[in-house]
Amino acid sequence: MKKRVTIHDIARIAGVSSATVSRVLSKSSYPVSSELRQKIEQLAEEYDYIPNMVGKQLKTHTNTTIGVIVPTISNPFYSSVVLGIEEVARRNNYHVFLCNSLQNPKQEDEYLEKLFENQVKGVIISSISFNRKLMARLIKLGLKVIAIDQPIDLPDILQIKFDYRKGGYMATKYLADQGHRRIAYVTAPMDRPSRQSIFEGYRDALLESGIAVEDGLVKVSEPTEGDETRGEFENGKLLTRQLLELSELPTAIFACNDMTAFGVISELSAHGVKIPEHISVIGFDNIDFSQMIAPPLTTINQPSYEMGKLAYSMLMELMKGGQAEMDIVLQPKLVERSTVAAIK
Amino acid sequence: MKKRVTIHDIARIAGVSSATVSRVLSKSSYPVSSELRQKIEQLAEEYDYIPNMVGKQLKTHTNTTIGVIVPTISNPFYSSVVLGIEEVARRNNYHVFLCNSLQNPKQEDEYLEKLFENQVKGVIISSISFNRKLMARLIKLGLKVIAIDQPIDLPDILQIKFDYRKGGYMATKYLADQGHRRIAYVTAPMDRPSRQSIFEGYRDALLESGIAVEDGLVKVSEPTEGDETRGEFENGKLLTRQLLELSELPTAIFACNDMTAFGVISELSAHGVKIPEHISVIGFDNIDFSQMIAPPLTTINQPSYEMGKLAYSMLMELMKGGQAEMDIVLQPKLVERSTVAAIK
DNA sequence: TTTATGATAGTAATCGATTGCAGTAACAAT
DNA sequence: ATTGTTACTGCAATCGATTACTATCATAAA
Repeated sequence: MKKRVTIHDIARIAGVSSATVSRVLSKSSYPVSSELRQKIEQLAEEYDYIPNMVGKQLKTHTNTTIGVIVPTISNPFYSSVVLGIEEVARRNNYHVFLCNSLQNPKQEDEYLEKLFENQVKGVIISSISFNRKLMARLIKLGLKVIAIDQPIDLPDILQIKFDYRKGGYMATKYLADQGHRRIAYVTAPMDRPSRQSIFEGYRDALLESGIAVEDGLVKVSEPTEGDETRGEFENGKLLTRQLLELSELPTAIFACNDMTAFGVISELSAHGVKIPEHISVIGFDNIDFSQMIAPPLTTINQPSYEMGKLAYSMLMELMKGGQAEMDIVLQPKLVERSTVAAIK
Repeated sequence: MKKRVTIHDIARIAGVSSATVSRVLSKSSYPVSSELRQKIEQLAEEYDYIPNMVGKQLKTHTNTTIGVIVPTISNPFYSSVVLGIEEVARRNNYHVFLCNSLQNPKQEDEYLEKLFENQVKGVIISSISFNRKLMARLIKLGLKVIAIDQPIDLPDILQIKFDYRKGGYMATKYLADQGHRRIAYVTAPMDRPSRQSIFEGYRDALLESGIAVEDGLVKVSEPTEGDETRGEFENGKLLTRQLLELSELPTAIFACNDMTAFGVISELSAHGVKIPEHISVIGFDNIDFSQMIAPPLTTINQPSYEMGKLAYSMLMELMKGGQAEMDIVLQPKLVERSTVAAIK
């Protein structure tokens, strides 16, 4: 582990002051004779000089890193969001510090604090159960925060929301319009606001279509530990099994997200139920995989990649001190594919 | 943007020197009277003191960050690797700096250099086409590197390999043992060593089973731009379409990875071909999704999560100056599910 | 009583880079 | 000849923390 070459080493070798070297190598507009400039550049090259950003950061209080905290990138929805953020960040010479909270509130706090200690000035977070006190404290200390997907009701946090309720409404209404009357709703635990909203949309649509909400058709899973993505799939299977025990089967199943819908489809197939001939299925999220299964899943689109890009832009705006005082609500869109059939 | 509280502020308020504050707050074993200790801790709490790691890092030349460069986390294989790395890193109070190279060599170089500038001491990388010169230079300067998945033939780089050839062999042999004689191989461009190896395994198995390698049954796609994950799915579809035009159809299709296999299945289904009754399909990777589709995919397991955990451990070993002079080769395993049927 | 010892606390240098301020030399303007 | 201006270049402080070294004082050992 040899000592790295510093600006002082180059200065010494070139017989100039480190100030001059800094001026050349940091490409400042400060005038330096082209003679010295060339000499220094050559020496830097020759001696494999690579600047130490830590020194620079300490002095200038600037950095080009933002933090991103999501439940888990094993969920394609979030990995798509992260990719969107990174794409724009890269173009602006920014870096992403990625953190998977794994639905663990303590983990979330730890990451948040670590990021702050490392002088990160801005964070994009999809927070399940945030720590009000910590968050408020960091914000008071100057941290800029964009909340995506899951709302955080604290001042000075910008939100990128998604109209889950309308999404739930659209999916359900679509099924009703296709003639379905017995529409089941299969969902992960409703501890998150987003899931609560989807359910409300479901209810709205049923009511509007003159269909009573039947408790037996609404299946809610227990909270699970560990890998959320895998858990949702399993939950879809489990709840579908319960549904299949009903004396009168539903003709359509609405799942709270695509992953759960995959579970539903998997279980139905295993029981020989044809989709969509016997039972229709609709999902939520429109992750990439939803078009890769057979038959391709009809679902509600949530623009994850765009959400990521937007979040980055808003964060930059905030960090530049801009008055980005507006929350944004993204709109759902129905993506018709092949898992929903009309009822004659 | 108020100025943050520093160790000196606390020292001034407490009427002690910053040295003492540092000793208390960094929990060093240096003795400080419990009286002062308590006072300082209380003050730190009261004034919301949060240490500045940049200062610490500059002085101590230590940090707790490692870099991870993968093609893209939208590929579940890599997101699983990353999750594995992060899991162990977290337990050791380390952080992950994530970079998606998006199969772009220039991007890869930029990230590598940025990481080094930020004083990252260790990197785990799955490199498509690495820059020999840059990599060698950084290693000479003390960077520790673990290559996963894709080999890098440079000294001082530790490798975690996977026996792709054996995997390709196992998949093909399995099909042959089930009575298949017309076994197609569908693959992304063979520019990566890994893919080349799988093909060799395919060939080995055919030869061993007394089956001639038929050019018409080996379909190789063109290199694609952009989102690799999505591209592989589309390639699977495209190549399958070509296969279906053959006068004599294959009875089994072996895809170079699960994503491609999904494309194969999707296209077959669209043409009304039943899986596995008409045509058997086998994948490669065993990503989580492979068990979530209907019917669940028979495939070759590549232990991505473990690979991540292992990579982290080896990197730490290297960084501690340990003599982890051994490359590791992970072994494939056949995962039997429902997309392969025996031929009578 | 004197000296050795240990517990505490402070001084000041240091990490690598930036930058305000000052100094110098050359040349132009008066 | 004097002053002003421009173009460089260097000095030294600074960012926030750590730490080797020194200083002080109380207590124990001789």
